[in-house]
Amino acid sequence: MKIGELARLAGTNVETIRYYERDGLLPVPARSEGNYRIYGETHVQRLSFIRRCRSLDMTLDEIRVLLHFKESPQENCADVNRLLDRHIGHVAQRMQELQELERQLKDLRERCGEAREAAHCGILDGLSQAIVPGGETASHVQGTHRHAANRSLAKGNQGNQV
Amino acid sequence: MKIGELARLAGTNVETIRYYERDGLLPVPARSEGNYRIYGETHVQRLSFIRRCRSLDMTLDEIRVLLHFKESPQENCADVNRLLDRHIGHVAQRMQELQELERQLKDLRERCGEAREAAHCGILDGLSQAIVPGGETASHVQGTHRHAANRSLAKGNQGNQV
DNA sequence: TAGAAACCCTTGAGTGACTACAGAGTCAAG
DNA sequence: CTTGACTCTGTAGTCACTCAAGGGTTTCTA
Ligand SMILES: [Zn+2]
Ligand SMILES: [Zn+2]
Ligand SMILES: [Zn+2]
Ligand SMILES: [Zn+2]
Repeated sequence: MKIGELARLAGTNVETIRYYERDGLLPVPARSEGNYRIYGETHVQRLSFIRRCRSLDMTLDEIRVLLHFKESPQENCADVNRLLDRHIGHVAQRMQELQELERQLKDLRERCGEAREAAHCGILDGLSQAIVPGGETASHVQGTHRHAANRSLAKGNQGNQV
Repeated sequence: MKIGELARLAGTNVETIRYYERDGLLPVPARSEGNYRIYGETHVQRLSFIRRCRSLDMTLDEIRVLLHFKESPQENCADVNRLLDRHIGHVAQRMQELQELERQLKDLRERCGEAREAAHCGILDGLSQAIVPGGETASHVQGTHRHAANRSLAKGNQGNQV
């Protein structure tokens, strides 16, 4: 199959597939006479695995480790389990941060019940005061804004059935 | 004061200040004879405001809007309130996503109680199956991994008192 | 007063995980 | 034989910074 069909089957977009190839996550595929990439069932499996991991917010490096173990079935999976535990920790950590954020933001929001002159807006006032020195933890979980770039993951995962 | 002192006072690093200037968030400051940037109290205020907003995970574009209202005290602050409401929504949305993620990850984790051959690891198996087509929502809240780049925000905010 | 250390300058590249585009080539249907 | 859908490579852009090279300036100290 060509790249477009692989993309459809795995709920990915074509550029992402080429990106994964460049990045070493997908093996370099055979080429047709016309220089088109040619894929088989194994590629669908592997790409689907990657996308599933990505939908669980793993990094490509985390995924690389998992792929290694998929390809070395005789090795002990203790590292897989550890990786997952650590990643669950990453998610939990970020959730805590976001909870604290939500609390602060709601506090702030209450400072301006209804619209008035910006000069007396409780929100702007609140933002002008010192930060509560909340325990900043160093998780590797990212910020609060998902941009166009990331939305394709959600889009890609709709209606894919491997 | 010079850029280093501003950085100290606002809990930022120097490169970030120059970046904000390039990006139009901070006004172009006066220069000394030796071509050093010279700042005053207003810069400290403005930069602290920006950093406080960033610590609440707002985007620079969201912050630009807030800065506009800080500079137009006679305007009505309804947009400020709306912006904050929307941003609270961003955070809440991401928290829901992460809760769903955590659930899926914990399910997955239970599939491999203790280490064994990778060939029979319940986690790798689970990741090889179809995705639960969970309701993917299009928030703008980002992923699960915070990298070195972002950690400075936490670091920067420690012990700053404007 | 010399020289070292600390600070500052600009420019350009790198981060993660992609997306988007330009300009070209390939292929199947009508 | 043309149209249109698909594919190719290569490059640049996203966000909010961070880092480094290779210089200049200021300040402290011997
Ligand atoms: Zn992780
Ligand atoms: Zn208000
Ligand atoms: Zn927001
Ligand atoms: Zn296992």
